[in-house]
Amino acid sequence: MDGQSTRESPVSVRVRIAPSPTGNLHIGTARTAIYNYLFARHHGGKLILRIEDTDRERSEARYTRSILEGFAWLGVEFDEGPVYQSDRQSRYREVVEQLVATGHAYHCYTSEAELNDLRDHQRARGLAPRYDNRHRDLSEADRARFEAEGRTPVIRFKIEEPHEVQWEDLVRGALVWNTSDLGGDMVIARADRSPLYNLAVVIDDIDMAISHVIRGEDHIGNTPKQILLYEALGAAVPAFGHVPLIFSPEGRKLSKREGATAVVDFERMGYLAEAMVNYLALMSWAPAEGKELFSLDEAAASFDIGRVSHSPARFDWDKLSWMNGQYLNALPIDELTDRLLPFLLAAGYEIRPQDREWLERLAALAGRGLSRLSEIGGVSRYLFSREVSFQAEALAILRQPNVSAILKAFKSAVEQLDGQLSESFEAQVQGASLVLATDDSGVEPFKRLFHEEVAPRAVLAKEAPPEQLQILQSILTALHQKAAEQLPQLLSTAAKEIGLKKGALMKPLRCALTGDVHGPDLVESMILLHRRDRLHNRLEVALALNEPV
RNA sequence: GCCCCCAUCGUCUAGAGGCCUAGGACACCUCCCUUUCACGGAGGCGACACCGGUUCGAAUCCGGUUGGGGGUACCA
Repeated sequence: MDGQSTRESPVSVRVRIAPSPTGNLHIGTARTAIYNYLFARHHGGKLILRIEDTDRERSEARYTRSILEGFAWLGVEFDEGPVYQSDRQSRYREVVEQLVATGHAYHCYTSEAELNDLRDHQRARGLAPRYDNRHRDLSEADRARFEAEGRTPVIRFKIEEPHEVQWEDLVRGALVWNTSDLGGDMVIARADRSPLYNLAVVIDDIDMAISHVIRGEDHIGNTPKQILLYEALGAAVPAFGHVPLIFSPEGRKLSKREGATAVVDFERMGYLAEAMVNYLALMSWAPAEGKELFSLDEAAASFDIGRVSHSPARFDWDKLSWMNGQYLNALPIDELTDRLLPFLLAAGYEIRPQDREWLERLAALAGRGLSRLSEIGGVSRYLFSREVSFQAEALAILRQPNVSAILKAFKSAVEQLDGQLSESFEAQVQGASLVLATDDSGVEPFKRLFHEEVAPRAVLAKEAPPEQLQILQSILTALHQKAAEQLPQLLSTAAKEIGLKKGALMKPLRCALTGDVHGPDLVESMILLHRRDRLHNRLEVALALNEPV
C-alpha cells in the first residue's frame, strides 16, 4: 500500500525494460516500458534498454529493430542501451563458475527422461512437480560414473527450504513466498553453460546497477528465485514492482489471436503515438488529479507507482478511438496534413507537391472528427476520384423530379463563375505581359493552372523572366481566393433563380457531388472539387441520372 | 493438481472506516447545435461478486466462498 513512501532510498534510480526479440513490440511490453519511463523521469533517474536475446532459437534481429522503432515512435526514450545479453555470455559463465565454487550451485546429471518420470509420479499423486535435489551432494565417484556414461551436467542453484522470501512490492505491498514452492533447486545454466533467464536477469541487473525492477505481473513467481540469487551473489536486492497485465476486450490474455497486439499495428491503423501512450498509461494508472488526457511529460510529473492498479485492465477499442480523436482534433492543420499524407498515399490517391494548400484545406475539412488517420481514405474518396459511386439513398434523391432544376441552376452558376475567372485570368496575364508556353495540349492555361493544378512553372514559357513565376503565382492565389469566396454565393444565386430556399439545394447537390447523403461540409467540399474540375462533370452525370428512363 | 495474484457501473477507474443517496471517462439512450455526418453542449441509464465477522458505523479492515488471471521448464 505504502510502497512509495517506505521505498524512498538515496540510491540513484535506475530502471530498465528488457524485451526479448521474439516478436514485434507488444503493447504489454510497451506499457511496462512506459511505467518504467515515467518512474525514471519522475525520480530523475535513468531508463536502460536491454535486449534479452539468450534464446537463440526464437530471437531475430528484425524484431530487435522493430522494438527499437516501436519505442522511438511512442516517444519512450532511453538513457542507456541497448545492451545485448548475447554480448555478455562470458560474464554469465564467470558467475556460474563463481556460484559453483562458492557452493551455491552444483552439477546435476539428471536426464530429461528421469525428470519427466519424476514429475509424472508427482503429478499422479497430486503433488506439485519439482526437482528432488537428488544430485545436490554427489560424490566424486558418482560424478565420474555419470561422466563416463557420457552425461553432460546442467548447473543447479541450491534453494534452501523451508524458508520465507519476502519483499515489499512497489505496487502490491508486502509479498511472501515460501521456498518450498519454488520447485526445488533450479537450473541456472544449460549443459553448454549458457545461462537461463533468471540468472542472466540478475547478473545484468546487478551489473547495470538497476535500483527498481518494474515488470509485468507474470514475473511475480520469478522474484523469490531472483532474490535468492542476489543474496548468493552478495549483491544488494533492488526494489520490485509488478504491474498488472493487459487483457483482451473479452477478458483473456492479450494474444496475437486478438488481432492487433503489436505497436506497429496501431501505427498502421492510424492511431497517434501521443494517444497510444496516453491510453496505455491510463489503463492501469490514473493521476491523483483525475486528469485523463496527458502527455508523457505531464504524467511523469505526477507518476506514482503506488497508484498503479492491482488488477488487469481490458483493452477498450472505443476508448482508444475516442482518445485518438481528441488528439487528432487538437493537431494544428499543417501537422494534421503531414500525418494524413501517408494514409492518403496508402489509399492510392495521386498527390503532387503543388497540392499542399489544397491538402491542408482537405485536412481541415475531412481530417477533423476522425478517430483514426486511416479513415481519411474513405471519407475523402469523393474529393479524389474521377467518378462518383452513388449510395442507394443518394440515387433515390437524385431521381426525384424536382432536382433537375436545382442541378441545372447550380451548373449554370458555376459556368458563369468559370467564365469570370477565366476572363480575369486572361486580363491579368496580359496586363503583366506574362510569356506563356505554347500550348501543346490544347487545354487553355487557365484551366491547366486552376483546375488541373499543374505547377505554375509549367505554364510559363522557358524564356519567361524568372520574376514572372511569382506574378503568375500571385494571380493564381487571387483566383483561388475569388473562387472560394464566390462558390458559396452561387448557392444563393441558384436558389433565387428557381425560387427555393438555399437549404433545399443542399441535399440534392451533396448527392450529386459526393454520391452520399452524409459527409463533410458541402460548401468547402465544393471549393475543393471546383479546384480539381470535378463540379461540372458530376453535375452532368447527376442530371443524366435524373432523366426519365 | 499445487503455489501465487486479483475482484467498484458493459469497459477503464476515483475511493486508503463516517465526506458515498458511491464520483469521473468510454460506450449506450434522449435532447440541443447543424444543410447531412462528425465535433461540441445538456441530461439519462448503469456498479461496491457472495457469505460471515470486526466496529456505534465498512466499498474501504479480517476470514471464507465463488469467479477471473498468472506461475508451476535445460522459454523469456
